[in-house]
Amino acid sequence: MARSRASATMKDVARAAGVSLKTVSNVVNGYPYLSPATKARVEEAISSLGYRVNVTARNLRQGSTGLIKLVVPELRIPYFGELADSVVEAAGRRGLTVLLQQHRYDREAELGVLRSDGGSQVDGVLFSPVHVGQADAEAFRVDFPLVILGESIFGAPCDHVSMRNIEGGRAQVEHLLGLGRRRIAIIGLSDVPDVSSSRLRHKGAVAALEAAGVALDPALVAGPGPWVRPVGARLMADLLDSGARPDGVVCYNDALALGAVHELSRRGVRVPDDIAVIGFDNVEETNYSWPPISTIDPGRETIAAAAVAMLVERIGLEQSFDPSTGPRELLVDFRLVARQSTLGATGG
Amino acid sequence: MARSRASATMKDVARAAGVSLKTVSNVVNGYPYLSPATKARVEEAISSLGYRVNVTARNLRQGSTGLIKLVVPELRIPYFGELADSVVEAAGRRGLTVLLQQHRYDREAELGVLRSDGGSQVDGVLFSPVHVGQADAEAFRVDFPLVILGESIFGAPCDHVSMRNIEGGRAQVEHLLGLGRRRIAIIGLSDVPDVSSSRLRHKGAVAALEAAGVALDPALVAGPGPWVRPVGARLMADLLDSGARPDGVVCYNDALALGAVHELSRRGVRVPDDIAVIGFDNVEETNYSWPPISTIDPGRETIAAAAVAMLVERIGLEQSFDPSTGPRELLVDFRLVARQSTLGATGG
DNA sequence: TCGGCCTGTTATAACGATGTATAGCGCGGT
DNA sequence: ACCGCGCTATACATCGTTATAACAGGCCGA
Repeated sequence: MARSRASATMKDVARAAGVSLKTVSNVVNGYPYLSPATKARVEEAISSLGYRVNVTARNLRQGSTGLIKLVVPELRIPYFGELADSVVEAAGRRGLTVLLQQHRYDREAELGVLRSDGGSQVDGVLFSPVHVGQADAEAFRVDFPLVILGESIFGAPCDHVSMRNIEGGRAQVEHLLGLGRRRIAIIGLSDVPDVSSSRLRHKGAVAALEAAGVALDPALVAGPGPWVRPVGARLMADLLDSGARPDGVVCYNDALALGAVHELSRRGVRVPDDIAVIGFDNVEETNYSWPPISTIDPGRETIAAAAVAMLVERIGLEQSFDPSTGPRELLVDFRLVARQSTLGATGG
Repeated sequence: MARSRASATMKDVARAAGVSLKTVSNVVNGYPYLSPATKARVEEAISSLGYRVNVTARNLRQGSTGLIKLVVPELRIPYFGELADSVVEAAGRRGLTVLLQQHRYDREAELGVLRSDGGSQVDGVLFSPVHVGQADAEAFRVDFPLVILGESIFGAPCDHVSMRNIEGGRAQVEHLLGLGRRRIAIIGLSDVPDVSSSRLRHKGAVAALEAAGVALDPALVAGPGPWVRPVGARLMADLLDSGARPDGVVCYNDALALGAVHELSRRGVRVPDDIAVIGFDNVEETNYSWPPISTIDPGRETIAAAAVAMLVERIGLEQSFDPSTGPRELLVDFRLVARQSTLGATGG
């Protein structure tokens, strides 16, 4: 009680219990060969001194911290909030704690993650890049355990977990085509080649249009900008103002779709009667939007759990894993969730 | 290059540069009295060995970690995603990193935070409790720096940052009354006394009704359950199914309001023509909902920045702060944001 | 010329835990 | 009796850093 902030150490406990330092350590760590009497005496001393192990010292000695870092664009984006939720959950199940960093779409900040001291304060890193991509593949050759989350970087020298972006984009378009839509607009095509989610989803979308013999009108493709609601609203507005009259809109993520639907509602355009809209990510918000928005469910929980599992293997916490294993890629299956923004009232 | 995972230590650098250990430390930490020649030699050795300081060892020696823990219910709730975003941002500005924990409304998990080793792996804790409240005030007497976020616990033995919940609840009701609504329903009244946000907002709401001489119909008060969208939808449905015909609904947070508006839209009830709805928190989603939802903006960024600032003071990073200062309470000002869910088309 | 101050560098002791090696004890088998 | 083994507890080294004290040399003023 005397020292308020500076808590007791094992040494203090040892002295109080009249045993050696190591015996206290043994009690704390559940070492089996302890006489009940000693154990009781030490536990008594521990609780009377309010002792708690110093995790930092333990970490130093053991060479690991039990911490992993999650780097995302920003948590206020619903998808990343939900993803962080799942990652924290999955990490917790394995006894790991998550430390957070945001890069806010800043390329330098993203590169900094790869150059960082990543390995010294944390055991490994989960990274959702946006502007660092294919062209920077070599930058992903780092000397700490790293798993890329969400982006597909071919030939990257590290593990990554992603989803079938091409097939997802194709499914979006096929869904609209299947409902008889032909003048299909696209929102979310990036103007820089690094943003692989955008490129891949677009690749699938274009393929689906071609396969159906439907021409993609360049005037119906709306472009660059971060994938957030206001951008979705603005791009939708620009399309309509330019005189375009699509009957279906494919948005490469849900935030864009939510912005687009908002803009359509604001103008009194009926969804889906006049224009059907489909998003991508299946954030909870799409289900409570009005109308509820059709979307691609990428299996967020599965992605998070798989990424944490891969990272745990790389960190070396799984004896069964061969550390010389080369970079792995895991593509998680998706699912199309059809709601009223494409199906209409019959679907709700 | 020989040792891939096990990185070089200061000792290795010292040997390579032909200087003492402490000199390397001095270079790393920018100690001024160093000959340029020595400094250059050490820096050369550092980069050729790819040396990076071991933050854990530094932390042990210095007795602090540069880490703070943020405990929230769950990140997939938009408000907490946005709050975490702001906290990470504010912490980053002060050189602190945020570590995340979720309690998922589990009372035991919440109490665990207060009993935890909070102080040993992190320098301090920011905590958003839900089910630990007034009755547990003494449990907040912990021996590590702690700032309560969002809840008001009177006489709590630790700092807290909150908003004027009573005045906020009053403002919600006054806004609806001012628009001529009289049959006002309430969604989000907790059935347990611990959830102070609910109690306080309700207190303000009741006061506003009384001041206006409007009776609160008990049949129009919908209750318990976590403050998430599906609960808002269900409570709204229950109200309507019970035959209640309110002309205005006060929701004690935005998730409830979003669920309620969703349910109303689903049933074809016009918002606000038939029923006006107002929420609380001003999450971005309310602005992109259709119709956009009126709400109370609690000043999330301000709250986050203030909480981090208070915590930094408690941790002792500010020399100007007197550590014997008693528990402090900071109430951040709010702002009513009127949108179409109460104003109608004229507001949009 | 001497004591004191500044500069540049070092040896050594912490920080608080865990791993290794080992010592004492009692016990059963030969 | 003696050896060897299992149980209990210990002393000491160690993880990689930073703080402290001290040292040698040069320069200053008295």
